[in-house]
Amino acid sequence: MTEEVASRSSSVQSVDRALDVLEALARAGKPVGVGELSELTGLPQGTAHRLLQSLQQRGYVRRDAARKYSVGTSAMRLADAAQRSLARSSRPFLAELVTLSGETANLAVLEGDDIVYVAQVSSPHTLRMFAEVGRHVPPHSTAVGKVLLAAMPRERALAVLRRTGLPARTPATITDLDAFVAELDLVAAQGWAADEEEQESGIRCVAVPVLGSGPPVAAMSLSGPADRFAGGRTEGLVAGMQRVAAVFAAG
Amino acid sequence: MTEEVASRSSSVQSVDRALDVLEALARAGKPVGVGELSELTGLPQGTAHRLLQSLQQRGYVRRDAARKYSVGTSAMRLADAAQRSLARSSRPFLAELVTLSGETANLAVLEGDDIVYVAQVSSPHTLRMFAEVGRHVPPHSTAVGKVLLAAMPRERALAVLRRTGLPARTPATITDLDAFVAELDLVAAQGWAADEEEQESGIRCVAVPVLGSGPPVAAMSLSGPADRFAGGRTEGLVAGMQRVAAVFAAG
DNA sequence: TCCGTGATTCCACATCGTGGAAGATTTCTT
DNA sequence: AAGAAATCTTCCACGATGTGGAATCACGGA
Repeated sequence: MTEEVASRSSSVQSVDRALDVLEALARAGKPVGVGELSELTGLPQGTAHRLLQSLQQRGYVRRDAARKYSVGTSAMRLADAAQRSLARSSRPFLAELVTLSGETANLAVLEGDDIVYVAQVSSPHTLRMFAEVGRHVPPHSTAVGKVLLAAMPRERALAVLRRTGLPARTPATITDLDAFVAELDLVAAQGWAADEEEQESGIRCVAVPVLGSGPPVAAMSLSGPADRFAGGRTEGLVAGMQRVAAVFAAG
Repeated sequence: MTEEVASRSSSVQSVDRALDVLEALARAGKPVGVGELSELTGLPQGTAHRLLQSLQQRGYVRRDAARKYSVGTSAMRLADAAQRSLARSSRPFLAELVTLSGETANLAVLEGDDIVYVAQVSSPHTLRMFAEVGRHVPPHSTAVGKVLLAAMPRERALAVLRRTGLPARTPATITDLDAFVAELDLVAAQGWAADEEEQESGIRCVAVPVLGSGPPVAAMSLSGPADRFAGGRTEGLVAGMQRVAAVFAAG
């Protein structure tokens, strides 16, 4: 009866299915009933129902008055831990990037509609930080933001941009939506993004996604003064960054 | 061999245990090895290891170079969905609070160190909103922030306050740490919090936690002009708010 | 290099989850 | 309102799936 083989090594069936359920709910983006969920996941209704029960008891799933289910708040507690752990465990890799480049390395995630810097290792010869850990910035003016927006379904990226707008942070900030969408296409195609003094004058930035299972939730960046951090160096750095990001993602 | 009986109704054992594993990792706050995790959860090592494998394959758990495990980034994707769902499904309840009070109702969560308003239903006779949805504000100057800080382990609340500081938003903002800790004690004891023009002059606010399984991650508040929204009304409102919050939490 | 600690794998067993189908609800129709 | 349709929930005998004690293996320290 096993239609799909677990891609590799062992995995506990019911756990895997419970995660399928959660992810289906997350993807649906609206409350769904047992029947619909059973179709979305390919699970028999009875099974889907039982898994929902288990998840609901722990607060990972909510059931509304119409008996439709959606992702519950317990997930938020886990996300908090995930973010801390991400910040902690990325530091050695960020440090490696600093060694590689001599510039400041950051790890950022998209939280709601903002980019949040969760970790940073600063360059030895940086006098001033341009973004502190914990800082929230709009996604369109940063390299990490471009990387994460480019990786999500275009429709969702546009929804984010609609909410945040494209405020100018510097004269170089891309404030035209069509131009920005073109930029996203470029970023999606090449797999990395640049920020050419678009967030802060005199600061350049390059970012790559941290690719794990599913769409990326984090991106690594290097940033430094525009005069030092210029042109030709970029290509070489990107390769190194992708390597480090891949090793980090692989764990 | 069943030492603990599931408090009520059915639940899938391996799913329950997988959630135990995730929550233990979240609680630990640092990477832990299989052995330690097995102690934390009471699961045999082999079992703990197998569950970790399943979770890791899906990105809900990370394994670092030292084979220590922590919560993975997939949890963040779920949290995003959870927040949207929370915003959506709370609206009817917020509306009920508006009907009950005539004032503006909000739902807020703690995201990182900030309070974020995720949903709002505004009072019919409000000319101006004092907090828009999506807005980030420091926790110490809001009723919702007090409620959520009061509910977390005091040590963690203090860590948050250390990072955010206690900046004055108005002359009434509590800027003294000892005074604020006393306020948290009060809030924890009475189960609700007030904001007496501490976030914005002329605006009062009352908040109650949304209690689900585990510590609350969200709080509901009512806010309005200080002159209209005063003194004696508070007690009556709090009871109603707690009722609505309980119904909402119960699903 | 040689231990010791702790992570991983193994496998016979039986527990636990499974899913089809029956039984309740709720919701839509007439 | 009453019936019908759709959907959710519960049930239970079966056996596939997960279990966990013990053996093996990998790492890191001395």
